[in-house]
Amino acid sequence: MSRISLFIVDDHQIIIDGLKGLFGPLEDFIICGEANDIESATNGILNLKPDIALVDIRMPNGTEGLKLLQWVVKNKLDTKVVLLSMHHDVRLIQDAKNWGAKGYLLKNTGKDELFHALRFIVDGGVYFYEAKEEKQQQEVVFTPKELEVIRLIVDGYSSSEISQKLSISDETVKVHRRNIRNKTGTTNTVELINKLVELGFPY
Amino acid sequence: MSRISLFIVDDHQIIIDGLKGLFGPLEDFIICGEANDIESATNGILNLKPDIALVDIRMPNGTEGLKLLQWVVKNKLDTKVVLLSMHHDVRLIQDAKNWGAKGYLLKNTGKDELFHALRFIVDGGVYFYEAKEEKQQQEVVFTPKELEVIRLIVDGYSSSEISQKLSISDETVKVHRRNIRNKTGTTNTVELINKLVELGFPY
DNA sequence: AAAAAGATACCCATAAGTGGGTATATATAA
DNA sequence: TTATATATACCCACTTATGGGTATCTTTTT
Repeated sequence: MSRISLFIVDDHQIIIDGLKGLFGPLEDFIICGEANDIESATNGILNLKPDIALVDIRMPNGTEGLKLLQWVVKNKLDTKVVLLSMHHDVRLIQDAKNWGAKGYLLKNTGKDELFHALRFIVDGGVYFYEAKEEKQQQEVVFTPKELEVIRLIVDGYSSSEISQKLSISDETVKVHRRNIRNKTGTTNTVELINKLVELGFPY
Repeated sequence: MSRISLFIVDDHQIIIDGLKGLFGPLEDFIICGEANDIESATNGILNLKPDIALVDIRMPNGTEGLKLLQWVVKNKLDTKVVLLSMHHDVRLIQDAKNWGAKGYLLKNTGKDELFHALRFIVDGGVYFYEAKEEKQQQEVVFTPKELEVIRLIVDGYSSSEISQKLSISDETVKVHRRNIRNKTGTTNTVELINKLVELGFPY
């Protein structure tokens, strides 16, 4: 099997150089190109057809890394996009997944984990960073009434509809919803649903 | 293996008698009890511990079948609840699933399908009626912009947040959302998300 | 060239959701 | 017995969503 070709996109040259140093000694990787901005990146990726594009998700004008990802997806290129970020941003990760990114890694990821992730992705896997603390501190416990409300929320019922089904005031339903949001650390219904899925909620 | 014990709950005695006639000739089923209302049903189920409770979902006071289901679930009984209904009601089916029902069958289901479903459920399966017409008439096609909006909706972004990300007016985002709802036949965001899942939307 | 589809952006009105507060009653746990 | 948790229901203010309309512009199709 030939070497895994990487294309690096980052507006900080220091990051690119650092990655070069990391991958240099490795036999099974080769950095085939680099770019500091979207335009250069699109050209480079079109011409070099790398196996993987390692893209900084945050560049000068907002989350341009996502735009590059979208460009790759829209043009149906074979290059797998792996995003690099400084922070663990749940929404950005979700965005990346939705757009078909193959990975999301923190810039302070250890080099061994980085190598492992990229090899895994080339083999057809996906590799998304998930904060481990969250998984542990998550022990959301709902009250029986909250569970009844949740089961109706996820079906798409409004608060007034729920209040009728449960024979309580819609104001009370709102209180339950507020408490449920607070317990789950979410701010709207869609986030709540995503959180419930994440929690493996059996609905 | 012993016979499968059934408990039938329906406010129409004619239905109960009809089911008795259906199951009478079968060797592997036995109707161990029946009830015309919730109170009798709870008593009967507690005492007889049937394998399956066949429950009419609509009884005089609204969807009492669901209440009986909830009672069974809350009391952690081993009896599997299968709901019978006259109509294909997506929301009721969803409710039933959320509450842990093992099946949802139409009253005009053929007897062979009914037997098959119950045996399947006793073996640990679930059996929910799904209108087949819908699956075929569903060929929802989204425009590229609508897809971008959808990908952000399912992450929990508001219209104004989406408008910023896409660099368009929030009024335009609202139009896209309206068109998306109309295309999918949904009336709010949660219903939309459920529909997208149903459509196997890759997000 | 004319029609259709897509994207844009505004108008209106109403419904629903969100975030905060207080308050009461009941049951359960310390 | 005194807290604590749960459920109930209201208050307020603000934001967001929903359902309908019209309109313009561009691109694609007929």
